[in-house]
Amino acid sequence: MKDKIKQIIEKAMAGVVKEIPAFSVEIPGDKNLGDYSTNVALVLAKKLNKNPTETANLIKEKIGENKIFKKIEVAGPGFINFFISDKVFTDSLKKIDEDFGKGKESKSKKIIIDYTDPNILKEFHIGHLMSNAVGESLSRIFEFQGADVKRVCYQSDVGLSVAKAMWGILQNKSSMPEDSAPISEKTKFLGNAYAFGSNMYESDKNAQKEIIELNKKIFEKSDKEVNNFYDIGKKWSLEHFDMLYKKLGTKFDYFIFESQVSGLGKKIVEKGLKEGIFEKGDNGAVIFKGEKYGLHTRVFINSEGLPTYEAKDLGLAELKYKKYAYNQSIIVTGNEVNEYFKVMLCAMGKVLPKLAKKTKHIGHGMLRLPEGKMSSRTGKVITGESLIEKVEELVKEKIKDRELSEKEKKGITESVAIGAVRYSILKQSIGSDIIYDFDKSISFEGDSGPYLQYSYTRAESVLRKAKAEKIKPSFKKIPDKITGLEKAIYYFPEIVSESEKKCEPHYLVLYLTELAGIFNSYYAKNKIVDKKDDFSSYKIALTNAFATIMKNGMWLLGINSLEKM
RNA sequence: GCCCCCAUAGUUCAAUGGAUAGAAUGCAAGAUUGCGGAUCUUGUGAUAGAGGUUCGAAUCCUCUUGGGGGCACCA
Repeated sequence: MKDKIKQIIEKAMAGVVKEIPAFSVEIPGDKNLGDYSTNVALVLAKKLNKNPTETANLIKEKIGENKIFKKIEVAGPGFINFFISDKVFTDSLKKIDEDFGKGKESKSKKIIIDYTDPNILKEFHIGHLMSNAVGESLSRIFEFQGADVKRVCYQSDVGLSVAKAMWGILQNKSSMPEDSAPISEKTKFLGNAYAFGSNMYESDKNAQKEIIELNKKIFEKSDKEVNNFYDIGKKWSLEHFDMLYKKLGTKFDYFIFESQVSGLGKKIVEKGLKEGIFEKGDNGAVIFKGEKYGLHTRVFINSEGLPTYEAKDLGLAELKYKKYAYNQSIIVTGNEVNEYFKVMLCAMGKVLPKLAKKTKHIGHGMLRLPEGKMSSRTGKVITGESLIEKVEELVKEKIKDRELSEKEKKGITESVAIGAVRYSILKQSIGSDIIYDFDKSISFEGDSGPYLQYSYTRAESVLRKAKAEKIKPSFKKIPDKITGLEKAIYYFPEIVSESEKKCEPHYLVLYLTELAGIFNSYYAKNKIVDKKDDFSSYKIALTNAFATIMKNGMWLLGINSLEKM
């Protein structure tokens, strides 16, 4: 509808002014101001140096009558507000099916998106959970708009932190669990090994030296014993991650390891060194002087001759393109590496200019705890699972007296817990930090994942009752006056499109929360299933439309919709 | 020291330079003869400070204060 209104305005003004400067059509926050609103008169009046209200009235006059508008008003400093006729809303309701809101705007787009990215031999911590929530939701939104999306998980399997963990493993190999031990036990062992290695690296010079040597051995695969333990550790890590991805509902198309791209990256940097893009630094390291571009210097190949993360990222871009000729590459990470990515992308712009143009980095906020920054090094870390488990405990407590089978309870507990966590991550704009308060995240009051799930479940329950009473949904008999619910439902496709354009799932979260509230309010004021009511069929059809939108909307956020909870 | 990001009700978050700054939670009061009370209704309360640009600033610019992140061989 936004585009349609824009066209109507442009058409109406075609013979009147030469050119209309860029203007916007919006859904106003205050619904009393209309269903859509535009600032075109303000923009135009400024350009022509005219009175905004007079300009607005002129435009209104030029638009004239149009059956899609119930009313057009000029208000405030010169806004033009459009009130859409009820028929537009009710006609749209009739078309709602499970494909409602799916766009075609991105049909030709081939997007590769890189997220989650845990490091083997280290915990899957809450930061990875955040990256997963953001990346998965964006992937689903892109797909919903018609794009062809490939999901990539880029995992570190070499480098200093892996060496630290490996050193820890080798030091504690006598207490290593059997391969047949539960995944949780093996994961715990790996976590402890990393914390130990990391602490010793900081505090013990001898250990530090050994770890640096070990790093080289791992990279070169030159030591049989090391290789053996490395393979076991890697296998355990991946088993563990697989289990988590299943639970989270993410299916990656490509798993790429750092070791696969280090050679490629090194070659790219060496080529760039010859071309003068990179320089030799103090100890023979190959560096990129970011200062030339208002950034800072970073090392791409260290003095040991090993490629750093920077070089590997260049190799990664090329490998991804080989696997899938994308026209857009999105990388989701924590925002602590924002400046790193600026430098890396700047260097990429020189050495792989075509790919750099297609690459976009999205830095999500950090998760902070009241007591300070978490760190896997000090062991003060909340792992992804421990967070989900903690929430699951509370859900379990809440539904323990419900008449549900144990199997149903288990499924509900998991879906509600993951929904609660996902919602609290996605409800705010991507870049800002989340102050994680356990009590609030697991409180299901107000805006929360469970609130969305509950509203949907309630609607489903109503629909079940309607079926039992044999009242069929129908839009044949439509009431004279429509409510906010019909309008709210109508906006869904535009909100999804907005979320996609801005790469911001939180628009969708806010919308769904509002929609659920409007439905709950409607539910409180109307008896939906009522044989004596002529409009019952309409109300049931409306409830059905609401349920369809909620289901699709929640899916886009990675939140499961439940028949019962 | 240099660079980047941020500062909005008690709290957690919204608001392409636009209209009376929205929600949720908290607190206070109320609602179930009717389909799930994990609900609904009403009230309460905020742009860190000082300048500037603009018809119009939470938003843009400058300074101040207070937080967070980064700054050569970690990722």
